[in-house]
Amino acid sequence: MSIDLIHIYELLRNRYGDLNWWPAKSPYEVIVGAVLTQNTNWSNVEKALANFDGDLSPTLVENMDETTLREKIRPAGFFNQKTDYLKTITDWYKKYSYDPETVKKQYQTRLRGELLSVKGIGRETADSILLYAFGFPEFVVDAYTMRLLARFGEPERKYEDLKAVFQSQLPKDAALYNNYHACIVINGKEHCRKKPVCGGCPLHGMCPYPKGTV
DNA sequence: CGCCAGGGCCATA
DNA sequence: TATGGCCATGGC
Repeated sequence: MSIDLIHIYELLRNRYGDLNWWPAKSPYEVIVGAVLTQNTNWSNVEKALANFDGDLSPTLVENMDETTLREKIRPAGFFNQKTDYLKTITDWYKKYSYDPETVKKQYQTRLRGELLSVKGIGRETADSILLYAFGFPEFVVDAYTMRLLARFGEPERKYEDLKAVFQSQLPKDAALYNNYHACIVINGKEHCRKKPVCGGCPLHGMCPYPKGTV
């Protein structure tokens, strides 16, 4: 890895500041959002979340029949699988009495293994939950992260390898991981394929593809 | 109309 | 290990 990830973060933070992610009002809403946003535009997730009328709790989902749940999350797409996923991840959370403080007392490596064994929870979703719902220092890698490094000519890497690169260059700090990933996503939305010109992208001058071809 | 979005599962080789 | 098909809505 030839590029300086700390420098990249300084550029991003200088422009976007502290974004206070994840946009949710409880750890459980982070969990639900993390599942619903799998390969899905966040605006569609918002439509699904709005169908809960501000009352999205684990006990609600636990007791809701699958047909009702499916109709509520329909706008987020893939609603058949995601209904199943929400049921299984909620069942996982129940082992900790739906209590974030109880989860936070566990070992993060064991929690990560548990989450990855839950159907529907892959690496990115697991790390999103660990970092954004519970504050564990797990760097989240996603499609925007891959594209960002591709812009700098970095070779493609597998999820765990790329995550290890970030965590080896950065101090082990959940607040830092939190805002770094948030900045990558916001920057990616400004800079993505639909907006071929970088605009105010802070990385513009360093980008090897300034016309936004990535 | 076609492409894409803050993935993950599963079958196959 | 590593591809490829599949899942589904809504914005553009």
